[in-house]
Amino acid sequence: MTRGSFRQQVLRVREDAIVAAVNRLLAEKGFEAMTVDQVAADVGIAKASLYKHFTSKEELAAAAMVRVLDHALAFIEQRSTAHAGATPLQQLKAVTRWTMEVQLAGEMPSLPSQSSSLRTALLQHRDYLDRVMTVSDRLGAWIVAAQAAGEVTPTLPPEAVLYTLYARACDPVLGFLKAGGNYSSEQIIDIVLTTCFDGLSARRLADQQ
Amino acid sequence: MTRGSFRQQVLRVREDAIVAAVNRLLAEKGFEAMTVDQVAADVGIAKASLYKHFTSKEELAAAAMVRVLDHALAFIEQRSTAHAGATPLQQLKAVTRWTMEVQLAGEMPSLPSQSSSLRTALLQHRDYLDRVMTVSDRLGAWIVAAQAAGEVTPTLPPEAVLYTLYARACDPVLGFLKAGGNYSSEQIIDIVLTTCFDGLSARRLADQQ
DNA sequence: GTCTATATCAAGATAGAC
DNA sequence: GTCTATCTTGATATAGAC
Repeated sequence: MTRGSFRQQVLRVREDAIVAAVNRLLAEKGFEAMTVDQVAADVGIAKASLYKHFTSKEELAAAAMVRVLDHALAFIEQRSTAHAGATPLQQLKAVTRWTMEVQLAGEMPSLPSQSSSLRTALLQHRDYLDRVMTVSDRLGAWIVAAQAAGEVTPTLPPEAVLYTLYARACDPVLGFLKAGGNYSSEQIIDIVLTTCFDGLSARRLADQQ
Repeated sequence: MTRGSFRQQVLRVREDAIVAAVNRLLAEKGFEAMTVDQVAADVGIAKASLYKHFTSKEELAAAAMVRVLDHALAFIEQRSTAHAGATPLQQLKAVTRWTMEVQLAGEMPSLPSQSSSLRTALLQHRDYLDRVMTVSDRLGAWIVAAQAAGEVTPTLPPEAVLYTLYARACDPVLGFLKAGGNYSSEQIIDIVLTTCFDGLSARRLADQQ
């Protein structure tokens, strides 16, 4: 296991701290509202030092996205092995639940879905695109399998299902319900998970699994 | 019908043009990315003139929100009278479909759901809060009625249903599917409406209305 | 109320010493 | 690589003439 010299390890740890701070700030305020000064202050180093590690604010955000996507991929891997017997639908629900837990924990970076400087930067970021495609492939396989098994509505385009699950990671409903203060995090997740997979319309008892 | 002097009507028309431009820019780029210079250029007046009508960028956004909420309220009123025979669930679906149509038409202003200068400004904006509460009351009545009639899952908190419907107005899935280019606007709306009310999990034939 | 011109400031990014 | 100090830009908001 090659982990470089001691000096490199120190740098690695520092960069991890930076990305963790970026991750939290992105989750709390979003990309536009987050300032590089805040990141530097949060890590406890000078702003100029930040720019020795990351060349731009967009690079910072991209690193945070790579981090969370790696975590997602690790979760997917773990489900694939430790819960190999689960149905595809159960796997999809598990991943969706995980993303909601991350969001409620204040650790899900939220990016503007609309066009901005960040969007164009991310579309040229190989590490980021690579992770997005990998995660999408894994989820896509579960989606197709779930539809083949009759667990997920087969008439829905798989990409629509994929986008819908991605959207749950930044669903504002979670924050609204949390702000309301009437429900615990677990209850909130159960509620949103139910609306996502079972819909708002009432189902008959026989259909509730 | 008191509509003021001719001079006041001219001003009114100009302000309508301003708000319409703000509305479109907010839908296209969001609040942070929209600049007051763009608004002024779009309307064809000087930036300083804008500030004679609206005292801040936040006021501009609030005016756009009031506008779209008034449109929503008009739609709700029209459904209540012209389609008085519809079930509550049908009414909720109709309103949700309308919000999606507005978004796909590029006329739904999108605001940051997270804390920002805008959020605090909106929470002190009487006209805006008034509209939000009115719309929420109307939708809330339909939600409760739909649950009582067994059309909407009765175990869901009504506020969760309300938030879920509000969230559809800014659902990024619509934009993703449109960017994919594989589906028409009508198909996209049908897809998202289905996932919203019927969920991702497969339903039995008897449950599909 | 409309304009041109300008004040003001926040924030991304960099210079240069150590 | 880290720091302090500075540059630069873009954007909100305003001054003041007409």
